Amino acid sequence: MGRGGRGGELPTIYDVARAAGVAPSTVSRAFSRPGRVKSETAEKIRAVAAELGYRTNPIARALPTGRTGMIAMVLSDITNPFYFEIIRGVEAAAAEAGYTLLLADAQESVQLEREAVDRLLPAVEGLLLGTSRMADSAIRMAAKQRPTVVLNRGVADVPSVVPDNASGTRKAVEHLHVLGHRSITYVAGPEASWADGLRWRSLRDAAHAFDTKVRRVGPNPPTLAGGAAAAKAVLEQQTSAVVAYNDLLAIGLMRGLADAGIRVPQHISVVGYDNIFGSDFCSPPLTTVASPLRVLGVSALQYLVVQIKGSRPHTGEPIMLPMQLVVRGSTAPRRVAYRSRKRTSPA
Amino acid sequence: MGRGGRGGELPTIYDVARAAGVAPSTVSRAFSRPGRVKSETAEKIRAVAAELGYRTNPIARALPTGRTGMIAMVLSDITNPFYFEIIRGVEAAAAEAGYTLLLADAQESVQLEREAVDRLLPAVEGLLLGTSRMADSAIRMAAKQRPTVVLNRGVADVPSVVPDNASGTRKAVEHLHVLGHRSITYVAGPEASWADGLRWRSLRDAAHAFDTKVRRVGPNPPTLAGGAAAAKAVLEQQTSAVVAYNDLLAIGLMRGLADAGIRVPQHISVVGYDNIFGSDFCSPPLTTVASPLRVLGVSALQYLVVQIKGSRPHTGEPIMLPMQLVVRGSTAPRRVAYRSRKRTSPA
DNA sequence: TTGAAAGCGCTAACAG
DNA sequence: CTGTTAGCGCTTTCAA
Repeated sequence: MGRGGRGGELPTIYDVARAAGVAPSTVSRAFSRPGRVKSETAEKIRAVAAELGYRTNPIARALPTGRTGMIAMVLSDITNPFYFEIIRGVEAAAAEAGYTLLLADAQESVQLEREAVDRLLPAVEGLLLGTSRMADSAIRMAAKQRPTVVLNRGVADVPSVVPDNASGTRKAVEHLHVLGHRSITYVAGPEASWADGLRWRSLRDAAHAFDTKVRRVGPNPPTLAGGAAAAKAVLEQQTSAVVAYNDLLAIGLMRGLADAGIRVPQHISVVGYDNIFGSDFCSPPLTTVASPLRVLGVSALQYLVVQIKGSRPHTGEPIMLPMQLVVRGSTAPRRVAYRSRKRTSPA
Repeated sequence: MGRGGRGGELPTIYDVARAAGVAPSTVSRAFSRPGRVKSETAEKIRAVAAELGYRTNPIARALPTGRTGMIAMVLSDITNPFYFEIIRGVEAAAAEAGYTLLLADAQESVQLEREAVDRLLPAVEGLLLGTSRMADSAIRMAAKQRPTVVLNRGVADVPSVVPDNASGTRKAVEHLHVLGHRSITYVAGPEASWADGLRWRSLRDAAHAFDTKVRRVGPNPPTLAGGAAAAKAVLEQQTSAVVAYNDLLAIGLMRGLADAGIRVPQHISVVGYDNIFGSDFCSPPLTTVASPLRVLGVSALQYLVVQIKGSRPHTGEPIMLPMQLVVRGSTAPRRVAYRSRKRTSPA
């Protein structure tokens, strides 16, 4: 029993009470929420507590109050660099708001995701779902138990935060159009992906507006390997411009193309999505429709905290965050046709 | 009071007890630790519980037992891609062992790190410190309260897991030696870094063994920008080979060199450490002394769990994990001198 | 094996 | 503002 831990027995509220010569509840009050009482007694108690090294036990506090001070983030696949920056944002915002972040990885398994959610739910005050693979109904179920925010996916009746793919995609198409490209191949992501569907539709719409042809290659796993493997199919399309479902796929594709002797951007222009870590130092640096990754994380968490604090979730439209086109070395004006030329560095 | 959550009131042990017509303690037993009782009653209880959607409340369980099922990982800087793969390993191993991971970021601040540790300690069964910036004494303090494992740093009397920098460095020096390099410039990391000191000493030792000169440039912040900024100092050294404190620094350095018109590896060979995400697709792909990142995470966590389960920490030597030299495009045989030549792609 | 009872550390009514 | 008194949901003796 008691507070485990070899040797380091942490003092309790009772120890402090005894040392300070007051009742336990008084000690409790000296550490309680609103503005922390500031009588002399309270001051003295805090002094005594500090001396004894007392720290209020979050577990014990959580039992009567339900306030665990913890928020769970469940990710479809923690492996995806897309999350790196998002996690940072969430963590920072959580710390800022006084919450501790619980992290769980579903490894792309709906089964594991459900288990993680079920297991974590009773321990947390809020739930953040990153690119969840669960059914909408399952997500709504969870949202009924605890305040929930979904990241990067829209779910009816559940608050969500997503990048504004439609307008981002439009910027990419416009950019390619200006460079002279009149046909675009979309290298699709995973079939089940909500974002993939959205990006594809946005691309079609935007292309239509710019009088550009679109074709689609895929689905592909959204990984470097998936991109490399897609190179062959892309080449069969004889396109001059490619938009890939995400940066990982785009970077992999560029490698695949390089291996096939095709040069980016001289022969084919490539655009990715998200602006993940590394997309600026891959070769060539990738032009990409940047997701505001950090902001995405921060916003999602803040939105969640607002709900925890009691606001009824405004479950109307998802919160949309603007995407920005970051132009780098992987896009260039269209050439009439592939042709072999003396190789020069892209400079 | 009670279990917060709009609508979704979770059933308690009492609800199950009533529904099953048994005493609460009996229900508790049906869900308790060792091999989960298997009488008929227990079976029936579990059935009833399942039907009611009962889940044992980890918080409530933790209070009397101290078993929270949580492990905290505090990182000096979650921003560093060095951790990406480590976090994955830790998360996976934690899930495997039935623990939930708590993540906190210290943002390189000793102050924040202490606070995070203090705050998390009472809520977790074990503590994982990633490249801690705290004083040894503070770490030992924490280790006295809860089982603790330190990652990537050695601390007397506290179990730790580190990559075997000495032998890894030797491999790098040997590689450069074989390529004809007889002098190496070390681009140092942050001054306070334990790993930096170790790598520098290892490099000196290895260089001595291979009859190679070493010089040192720095300290530098271990970032892309830091690397780019170090390019100038490196060029003043007129070296043919550089070993950088880590990959981030190395990649940044390569960009800085490229901007100065120096080509890697034709003019200067560059070696990094760690093999982080991106070091294979930067340009040129980086030769690096690879840390077994994932394994590092997995090992650290397993080691921690072993301690939690009761083994006395064998605080002798740190657990050393082998590093491997990954040879890629950033190292090449030494040329006699820089010279301007027709530019060709590295192939 | 089961039921009864006490208690983990803290909070939240109540009175005083 | 302070002390008193019940619990939060679960585990764990102790008898039966």
